[in-house]
Amino acid sequence: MPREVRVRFAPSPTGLPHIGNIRTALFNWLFARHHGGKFIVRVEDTDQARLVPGSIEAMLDGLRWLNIDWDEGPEVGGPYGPYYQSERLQIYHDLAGKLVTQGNAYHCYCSQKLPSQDSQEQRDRRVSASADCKCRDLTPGEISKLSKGQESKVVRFAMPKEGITRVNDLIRGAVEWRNETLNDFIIMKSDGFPTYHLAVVADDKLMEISHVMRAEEWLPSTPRHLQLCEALGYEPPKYAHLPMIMGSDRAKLSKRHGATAIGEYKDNGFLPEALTNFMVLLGWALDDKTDVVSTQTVIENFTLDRVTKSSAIFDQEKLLWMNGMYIRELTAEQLAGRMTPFLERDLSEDMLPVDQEYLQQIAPLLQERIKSLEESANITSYFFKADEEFDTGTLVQKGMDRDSTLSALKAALDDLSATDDFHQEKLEEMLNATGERLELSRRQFFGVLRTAATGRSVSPPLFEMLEVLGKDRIVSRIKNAVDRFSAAS
RNA sequence: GGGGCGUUCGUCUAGCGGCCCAGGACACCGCCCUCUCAAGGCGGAGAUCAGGGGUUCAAAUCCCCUACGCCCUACCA
Repeated sequence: MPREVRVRFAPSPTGLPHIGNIRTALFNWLFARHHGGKFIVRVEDTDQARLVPGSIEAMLDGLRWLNIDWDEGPEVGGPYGPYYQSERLQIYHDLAGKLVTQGNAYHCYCSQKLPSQDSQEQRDRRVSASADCKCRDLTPGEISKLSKGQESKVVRFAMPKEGITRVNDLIRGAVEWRNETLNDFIIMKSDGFPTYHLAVVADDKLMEISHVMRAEEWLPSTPRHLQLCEALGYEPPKYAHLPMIMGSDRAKLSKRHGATAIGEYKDNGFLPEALTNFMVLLGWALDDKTDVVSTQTVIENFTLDRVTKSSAIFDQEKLLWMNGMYIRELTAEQLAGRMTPFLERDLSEDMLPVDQEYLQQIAPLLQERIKSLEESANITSYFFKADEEFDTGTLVQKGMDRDSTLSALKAALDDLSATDDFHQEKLEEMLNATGERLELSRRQFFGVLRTAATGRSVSPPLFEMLEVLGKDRIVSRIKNAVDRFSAAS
């Protein structure tokens, strides 16, 4: 009988949640939901030096924003807790002791060498610092001399010197390493904390994790984990190494490639459902033609045999396109709601607060014209306040002169002042006739009005817009345009 | 230096021996629609399937070699 699927996302609180980490979380979550299993969040805070306060909260916020819920972990607890490794130190300590007793690990008395302290030669040759360690073969006499009665807290795992370690990766297939190429890595640090390797193996076992799905960069450390399992008598979990996400230059995605933190995408006006859909496509595909796909459909079809092996470049352009697709699927009410925080953030004081009913009328006019919520304020500002500064010279359309422009404005002003029916069909009917009478093309006449009403040469279709703006705003804006244009010489 | 993984249009990908002188999507170009801008529709350009050897009647698909890229090689994860 197959075990229950239990997968985990194991972030370390060392900085802002990176898009690559989030994608890993997403794939784990999709896998769990597909199999009706459990998705667990476990905090790997074993590096006290690099701990960044607030990063776990940011990570959890990111998951919540994307609607990725976890069954066990921070805030929700669970039967396998605690879910912070810093609260599980005794477990690792005991395990390390057991390994030493069994002869699978040994205390190390070498002085600590940071990468930056490596000699030039070492950096050039890229020789592992651990290769120099001779503590494995220390005699009891040498140990007591080195330890000065104080046993070192640093413990290294004693890698078998011969043999092969194999893994059958669910995405990559069979992979194997000659044990002689593997070094004696550290499992307990001098501060009493375990390294990732020990903690991850211990907790994956204790939390009964069935599948370890993580980024490909972890593949090289898999034989260490397998050997650790072997020494501890654990049956290892299944492994699946996901392709990595790269920047446009094919290097590991980093800050200089643009936004990498999940929070930035939220602030930049992306819809969580669009980001999710986009991330899913980075390494997974439903078929040969589907791009826009609901999370529900992905869950139903999410299998590892459809996960790509090669790394993917994060294409901001396609993400933007997808965001536009999702924006267009929103109802007017939903879009208005999503835009509101951005308007409150970016609109000037005097345009706030935003009237929701009015905004819901505006929203449909912009829906297919924005690709990101970030554009909200810029594209709607004239609905809230007239631009009285625009260059009146732009009122004059191609093939027109000052006089024809001025008379066009006056004619429209007469028409619009005289009617109270601002339904777009009526307005179009009326102004069409007036335009013809003035012998202006629709492009010319409507262009003048567009500019007078918005101060811009680009806007949603004129009549839909005029209906939403309403008589008061329109009449006053055209009057203003006439005045300013007349005054200008 | 060592170890490992990867390689299909610029990018994301479909493809798991014949349906492929390779399909879809983004971006790009053109046309249509049209009051501007979009959206949408239609069409185009774009991949000697990294290169070379095999296996096979038949290979993008299987095997081997090479090249290139990436990852790991910390008392970081």
